[in-house]
Amino acid sequence: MVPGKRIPVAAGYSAIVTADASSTRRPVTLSDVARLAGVSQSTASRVINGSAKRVDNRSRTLVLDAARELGYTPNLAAQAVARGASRTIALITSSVADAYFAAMTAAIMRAAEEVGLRVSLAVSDRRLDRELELVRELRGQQPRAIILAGTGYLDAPADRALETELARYQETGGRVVLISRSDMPFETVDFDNYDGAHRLAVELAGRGYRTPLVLGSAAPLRSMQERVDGFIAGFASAGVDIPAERVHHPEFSWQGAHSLLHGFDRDELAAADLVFAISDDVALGALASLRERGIAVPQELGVAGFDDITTLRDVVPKLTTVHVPLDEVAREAVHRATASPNELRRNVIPTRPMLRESTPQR
Amino acid sequence: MVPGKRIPVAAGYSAIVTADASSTRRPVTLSDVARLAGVSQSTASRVINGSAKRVDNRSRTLVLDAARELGYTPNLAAQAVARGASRTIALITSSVADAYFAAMTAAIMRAAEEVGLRVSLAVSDRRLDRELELVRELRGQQPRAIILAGTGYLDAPADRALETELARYQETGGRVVLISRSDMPFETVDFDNYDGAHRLAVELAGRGYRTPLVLGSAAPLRSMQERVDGFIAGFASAGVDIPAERVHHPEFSWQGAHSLLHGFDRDELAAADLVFAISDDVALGALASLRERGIAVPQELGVAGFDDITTLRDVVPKLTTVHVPLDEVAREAVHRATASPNELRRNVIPTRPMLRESTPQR
DNA sequence: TTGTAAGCGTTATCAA
DNA sequence: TTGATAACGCTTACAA
Repeated sequence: MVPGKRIPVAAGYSAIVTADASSTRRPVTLSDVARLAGVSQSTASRVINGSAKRVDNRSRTLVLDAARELGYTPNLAAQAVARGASRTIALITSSVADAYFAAMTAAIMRAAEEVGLRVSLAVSDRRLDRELELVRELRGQQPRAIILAGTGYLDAPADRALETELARYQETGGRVVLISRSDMPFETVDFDNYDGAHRLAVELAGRGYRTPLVLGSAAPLRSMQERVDGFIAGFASAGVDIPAERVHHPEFSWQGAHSLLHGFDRDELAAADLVFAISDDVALGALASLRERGIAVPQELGVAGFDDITTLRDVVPKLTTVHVPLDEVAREAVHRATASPNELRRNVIPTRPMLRESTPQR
Repeated sequence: MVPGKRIPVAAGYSAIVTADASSTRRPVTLSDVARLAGVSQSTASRVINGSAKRVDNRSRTLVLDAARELGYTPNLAAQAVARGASRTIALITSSVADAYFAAMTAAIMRAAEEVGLRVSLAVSDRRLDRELELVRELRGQQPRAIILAGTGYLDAPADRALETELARYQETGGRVVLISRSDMPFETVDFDNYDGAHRLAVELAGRGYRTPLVLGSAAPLRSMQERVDGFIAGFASAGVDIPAERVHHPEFSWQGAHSLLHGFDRDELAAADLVFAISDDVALGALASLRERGIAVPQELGVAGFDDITTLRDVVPKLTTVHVPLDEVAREAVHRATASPNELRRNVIPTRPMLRESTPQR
């Protein structure tokens, strides 16, 4: 006899063969509760998970007591099967170790909790194939919605497959919400990458900066390209042209910026008066490199980033950046994920430049 | 007729009344696949999710093709119900915004992915009642295991309830794994808080420090108390006594340390030559405060933390700390969560002091 | 190797 | 207000 194997038993119930008498009890089910309470399973169901309160007070107490006594927890999977829907939203994010995405994840979990939804989290590690895999997998959990908080690529071969998969999911009643990526035709919560970078650039030009070095991303991420474009346009609007050779595209990470700057010779750096990076993480990599090379920030070179991650509170000098209101973004995303289709709007959440010590008046 | 309402239809199948012809299709089910492939549902099941490969190649291709054509995804909830178990492990963590816990979460997700398990994440925000609530809720997902990576309290009233709930879960075949908290009688993955702090203290004493200020935690967290104890014992073993009045217990956070240090008068600080905090986060809060008050680190005062979070790469001066090998911890935790009960061991994962710029030779 | 049929723990319909 | 009973989508004996 295999332990754990179910064997039929007299009354239509079943029992479990345990390897060790005390070790594996069968989980308490709703019918156990009903039996103990002396009511039908339907009544028990109504009391415990039912929306309608069309149930007698006497039975209600009976059931509740029984449930408490047995330590009953509803089997969510069974509920999902029976109801044909779960109270879960699936979140696909690029990373959790990274400060920006960790904050985003936290914000979304908070927002979801507020409306009584669970979040099932999956991390794509910025790999497109993995993203597709995850959507397939998550679809199996029948979530109410799938939120993609990754970074959308400008053009990517795998995206067609991803799009089809998401479209299919949507056809069966699911909702798809994209955060900061409009590479696919779904609900999108966007914040103004372009405008934030633009305004930052205008402010910096106003502070006297004239020869910025721009650090973009080797990976063709749409939102990141917008930041680069906005920044360049901002300087242009102040009459300062940023030549293409001063725009670089290191690998999109702390490391990427760090190595890139290590490769520059002093003259190259001396010719610049500012480093603008498309994210704080990248900016910090650049800053570290400058520090290691003995280049004084902000005296010799200003540095600015984008995102306004919490980590900045521990960095000297205080980094100039563009603030992204993640809580607002998250709340909006969760709202879109749950709102009825007709009350949808397409607003862009504003960001705002935060001028700090790392870019003093020149 | 209510849209989405199921109505019985001729052949024993059912159809959906859609609000708008194209909008809501019924999700593709295994029986759809079977029908298209012209085989029975059991054969389809065997092909797609079956362990045994006792199925003809012809049927196999038929089923696979049908599945692809329809874009079938197995309904995980239904699978879980039918199998009586899911391929999920539930992780309850204190936070995700925090660098330490974000890294821990990332590590656990990675480790789980390696063994083909999904992670269902829940955040307790360090609230004990919330922890209990989450265990109840997660239990409903019938996860293979529940991992608690929070910070265990030394003595807490709610813990009895939590313990009962977890015990119940375990009785029904689940596994409970605690990380860095031995406040309850379950599998525990521990790292040597005491020893790491002890060794750090010995090293620092060797570097000439004599009058350390210790920042513990107002919340009575076991692992944190171990760090304090280890540190004090380490200094004691080097012949240096740390009087109780130099051991403080601010709120366990960056903010807590920051405010505490702001409250000290200069003499109090001048009397010390080192600040040891039980976590890097706390240490950074202290560091920020010192910086704001114009006290030079490490010239006037050394600073040391614990955890070795990634953020430290961006902090000047490089912070002395104790390295916690999270990947190892995570892998061990996931292993315990999945291993068969008899191959369990109870080892403590070593940590090691990292002496850096913030605590130079005195 | 395949299909039939009986489960899994719920919810929802319908008649009482 | 209640209880049978039929779903929900899937797995798994057991028999063919």
